[in-house]
Amino acid sequence: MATADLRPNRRGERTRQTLLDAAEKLFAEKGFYGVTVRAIAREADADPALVAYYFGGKRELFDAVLLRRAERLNQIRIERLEACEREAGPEGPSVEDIIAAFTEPLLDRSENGGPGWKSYFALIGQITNSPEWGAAVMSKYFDPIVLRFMESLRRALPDAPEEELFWSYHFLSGALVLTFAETGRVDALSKGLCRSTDLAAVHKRLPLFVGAGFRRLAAERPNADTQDPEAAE
Amino acid sequence: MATADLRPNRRGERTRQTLLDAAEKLFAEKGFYGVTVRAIAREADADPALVAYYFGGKRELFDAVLLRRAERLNQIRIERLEACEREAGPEGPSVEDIIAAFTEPLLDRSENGGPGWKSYFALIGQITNSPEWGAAVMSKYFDPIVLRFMESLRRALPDAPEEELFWSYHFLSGALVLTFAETGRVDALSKGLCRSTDLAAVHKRLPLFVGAGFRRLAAERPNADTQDPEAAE
DNA sequence: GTCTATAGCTTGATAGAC
DNA sequence: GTCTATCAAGCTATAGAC
Repeated sequence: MATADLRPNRRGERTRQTLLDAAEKLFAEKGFYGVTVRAIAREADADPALVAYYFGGKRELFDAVLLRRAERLNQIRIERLEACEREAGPEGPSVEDIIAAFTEPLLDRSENGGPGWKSYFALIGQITNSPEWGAAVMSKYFDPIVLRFMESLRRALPDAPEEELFWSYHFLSGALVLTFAETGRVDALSKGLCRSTDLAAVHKRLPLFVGAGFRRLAAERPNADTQDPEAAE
Repeated sequence: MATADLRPNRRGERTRQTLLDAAEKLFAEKGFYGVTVRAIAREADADPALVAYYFGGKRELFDAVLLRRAERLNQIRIERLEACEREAGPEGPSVEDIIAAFTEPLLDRSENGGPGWKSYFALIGQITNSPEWGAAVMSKYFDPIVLRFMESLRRALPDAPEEELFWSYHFLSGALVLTFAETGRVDALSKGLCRSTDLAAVHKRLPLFVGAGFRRLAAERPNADTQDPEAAE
């Protein structure tokens, strides 16, 4: 099969990317079903028929949007994680260091990568919490990197039961993807004191917050749930 | 204006509730745009025209779905929070107690309230992370109860800077609503060791995890960000 | 590679019979 | 209260001109 010509100034490749950009933006705002092929084409200043030409259909365009940045992102993240481990002393990086290595590339791309990355993460935030796409899509693109990260955490918390690590990651994941969504909820709630666009604020706090949570759950005895369950609740 | 007759066996009220149930289930699965009025009517075994008759239109039906349980839920939550404060010693409830009082009614309704409640929370999970509805809808229904909860936390952590409390709540909120979504992601990631339907597991861990996070951020000096920002990151 | 034109459905909403 | 019938609009997808 012929290799695709990805030179961005090739006429077709440019159009293809423009469609991806438009789709990324609109899917992030209103989800898969909230956007029409026509709206995407209008946003991209292209013809609706080109969606079929380049991607096959709407669903395939959606997949292409997700795939485009996932590869680059996972590459950045694995490098960041390895650097973190390399720079740590012989006892390895701390929980907080590992979490920062996990979240920082995402928050950094969202903040400094331009509007495309911002939309991409907002889309990830929606998909993660969707019963329809949540498990399949996220596992497909991100399970390998997450498991790599879990390995590192296992070394930093050698006494932590496995389940506690997975539940801790679950909580981390929820906190992180709500941040991506940048809905403005925290702005309204705090009457402007906190702004959901202020990713630097999250970057400063999330590793500390989540690190403390990991440590707390890691301190649980493995069989704590076999002890007499108290009446309360 | 005439008061609505809400006796559930009145012919019309029964139909209305059936439509709400069907809409709740389908909206939770595929979001607002992923569901058609016809699909809802089919699920409810009712006529599509009745959506307009009872609610005015699709959007109003969506709002009615959200409103229906929000009122009862907030009532349960305020009672639970007040009980928690009443039962605490003179120094007031701990952070963990307050967080348990905040999350327990939700996890309890999702687990023991039947499929309607389960769908409701899954829908909340999606809406929370949606740029389109996230701020407006959630603030409308839940800001008062959250602010009441924040008040209690402020007493438990008197030295905590306000921003730290709001960001901590943001992280809690993210962890909680991802739990509601029950996407099965943690099941795949942990190869079955953890199940996203196991809300008891979350109920046991979330207050500890989040409590530790609150305490960690509360310990930050208010002006920690005015100190020399290190080169790294 | 891009566009026009259009096929073939489905959509949300409503008018009006019962 | 419920249903049938139907509307205008919008949908995805595609065949084929350029």
